[in-house]
This record gives sequence, structure tokens and C-alpha cells, in this order.
Amino acid sequence: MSQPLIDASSADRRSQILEAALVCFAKRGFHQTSMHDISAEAGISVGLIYRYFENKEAVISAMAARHKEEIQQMLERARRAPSLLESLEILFTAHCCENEPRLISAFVVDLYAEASRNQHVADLTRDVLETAMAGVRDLIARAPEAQNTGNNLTPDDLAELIFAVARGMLMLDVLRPHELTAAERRTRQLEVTRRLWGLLFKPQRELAYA
Amino acid sequence: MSQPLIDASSADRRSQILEAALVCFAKRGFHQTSMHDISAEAGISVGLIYRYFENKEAVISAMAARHKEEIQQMLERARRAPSLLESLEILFTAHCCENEPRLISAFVVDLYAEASRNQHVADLTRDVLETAMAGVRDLIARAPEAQNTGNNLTPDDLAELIFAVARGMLMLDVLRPHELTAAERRTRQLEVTRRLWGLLFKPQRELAYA
DNA sequence: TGACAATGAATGAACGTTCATTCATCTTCC
DNA sequence: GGAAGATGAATGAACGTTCATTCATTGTCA
Repeated sequence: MSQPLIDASSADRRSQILEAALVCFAKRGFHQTSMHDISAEAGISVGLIYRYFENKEAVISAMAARHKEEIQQMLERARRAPSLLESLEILFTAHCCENEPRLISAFVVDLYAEASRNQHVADLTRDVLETAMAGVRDLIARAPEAQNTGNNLTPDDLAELIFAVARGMLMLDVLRPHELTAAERRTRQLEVTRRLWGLLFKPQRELAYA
Repeated sequence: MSQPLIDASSADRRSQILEAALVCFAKRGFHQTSMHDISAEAGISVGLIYRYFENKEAVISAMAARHKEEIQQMLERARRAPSLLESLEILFTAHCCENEPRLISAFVVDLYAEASRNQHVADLTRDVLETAMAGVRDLIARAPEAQNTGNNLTPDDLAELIFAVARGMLMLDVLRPHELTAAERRTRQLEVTRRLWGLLFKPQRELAYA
């Protein structure tokens, strides 16, 4: 390497590259995206990417790390929500971003596919998942809505179920037609969220006479 | 094309190739698997694959079609089960095959990732999902356990929730350590299945005093 | 039956292309 | 001037695909 890597503190270029990579990865997948694709999307030269990332693998890892940060921010927002239902709504609609509706879903599904054969990505992704599940578990443990629901499930059990549904909905989202808008996707997600909330947390009495 | 494709009736070779492709795809993913990998795994030459499949894309499509058949067979088994709980157990453990535990999970997650950018695979996969969900919906509509459960969800709502959980559990499965055996995976799946069944179908009375 | 012809499944080296990566060169800014 | 930022043509390895060739099997005819 004649030129050393530019250190991670010059974050602008790095995140510009990662932003472009997200678009490409979501559109074509990790291994069908060429470094040229990323450079073209970012409006820079191929060589420049190599001043910020050691190789393509490192770009993928950095994307996984970025995903972790975004999940943590989402958890922060969920924690600040005034009710458990609203926390869940945040969790289930976090990926419905306005301009590029399917971007996140496609990226996350690809991330898990990559995790199934790339140890480093698997470790990062498992870490994200465990952090997020622990966050939701605490949210539930503290929520008044989650007391005396009649089902004898622990906050851990509930968090696992909620995350399975959330991840499963992501998979279903990539199958929906491309034309569906972010708003329409959000509506679908919210329907399922409310149904799940009803099952897990709606008071016994209301359930019985529903 | 000097040599025409061999017709689909010579099914042995075709399924031999697809079997090898499943192993390679699960291990490396669609786009990191070379035709040479598949031929080596199948113990045949590269050229021979092209007598049975037009190109790599066609191998991927055939794998998706095969997946559809397997889901249909799984549905058949679920239909014959003596109770709704046992039907769900079949649905949730179908991928835990003894010799290669993570094979199916990795393949299915990859399939969805591929579906997010390949229209043909997306159509096939959506078709599989809709068939399977319709099957589960009918199973629920007919099951005595699903009457008067207190929640006011339609069989359609329930089938969607069940499939979201099932697909989500597949995603979580690829993150589990490689060393986990099929039996251990099955146990984890069954725990979640029973919890879900309890939430969706356990009679009101039992719930109240649980 | 046995000699010969025809078949087509199977092979794997070769081809053209794509892609990750490198590095000599150019630009910018102090 | 020179240090750091940025470029993109060049490189070589890897890949999907093709096709001339091999050869075991099957069919034909005396």
C-alpha cells in the first residue's frame, strides 16, 4: 500500500461512500455490486474508496457497523415514546424511509444472508440483535401495560417474539411490489404491530369482550 | 446453441445438480458460488450443467421452484397433523434437517435477498408464500382450537402473524453458532411455537389462571 | 451372434468479460 | 514547494459460458 488509509475521523467522505454503498447494496446485493458502482453512485473515483476502506469486505463490515448505530438510535427513540404501543410502532416502521422505501429491508435481508457465511458480519449482526432485544426487554419490563396481561410470558420471551415478527415482516416487505410507497408499507406494518400488541399486552378484560 | 437442453424428464441428473447447488448456495450464497463449485460438489463437469440448465440464472430459478414443492409437501404434512399445535410445530421445524442444520435457513434467507432484486425469483417466492399462507389460513379456519379464542383476529390475520414469526425465526437461525445441532435448533423453534400457540389459541379460561 | 454405425452424455480447455485492487499521475491548497 | 486529496488506466485473477472431442451404450444388419 503506497498511500496509507485515511483515518476514520474524516467522517464525511466515509459516510458519503457508505451512503452510496447502501443504495448499491440494496439495489444489487453485496456481491453483485462492484466498487465501480459505488464510486459512480458517490460521484468519486474508484481509487478514492481504497483510501478510506481497506477493501470491499471492509465496506461491508462498516455497513454492518453503521446498521448497529442506526438500530441504537431507533431504540433511543423507542425508549422516549410515551407508551409501549408507540415504542413498538417505532420498532416496526423504522425501515419505511420516505424516499427509498425498500432500501433498508433489502439491505437487512442481505446482511443476514451475508452473516450466514461471513463470521465477522455474523458477529456484528448478532451483537446488533442482542443489543436491540435487550433494549426491548427492558422497555417491556418497565412498561405498566406489560403487567398482569394474563399470559405468563417473561419480558425475554416477549422480546424474542416481537423481534421474530419484526424480522419476518422485513422479509415479507422485500416481496411486496416495488410500486408500494413508504406510507403504504408503513400502514401494513402498523396493522400487524397493533394486532401483535393486542395479543401480547391488551388487558384480559378487553380481550374477553372484544 | 449446438446441443439442445435435455428435457426435464431426465430428473435424476437435474436433481443431483440442484442438490449440489443447494449445498453450495447455502455455504457461499448464489453469487459467490461458481458453476465450477456446483460441478465439483456434484462430481460432474461444468459443461454438463449447461445441458440441463440454460445458465446460472436458470439454476437459481429451479432452486426456487424446488423450494415451492418442498413447502407444499410440508403443508401436506401439516394438514395431516392431529392438532393445530402439531401443524404449527411442523411448520416451524421444517428446516431443521438432521445432517445439515443451517442449510435450509441460509438458503431461504438468500432466496429472499435475491427476490429483492430479481423479479422472476420474487414472483416465485411470493407465490410460495401466498400458497403457504392460504394453506395455514384454511388450517386455522377448520381447527376447533381456533374458535372462540377471545381475540378477534381473522384466520387471515393469524396466518400472516404466524408466517411473519416463522420467517423471522429463520433469520434468527442463521445467526446461531454453526455448532448448534439440528436437535438444539428444533428445541428453540418448538419453544417459540408453543408460546405463539398459547397466545393465539389457548382457551381464555386457561390463560386467565395460567 | 458379431461387426459396424450412430448416438448423445460427458468432459474440460479456451474465450471473452468483469471485477477488485494498484499506482503513476494530476490537482488543490497552504 | 510540497503534503494531502483525488483520479482512472492498467493489471491479473476469477468467472460464466462455449464447443471440439471422447467414448460407453444402443441400434442395425448379415
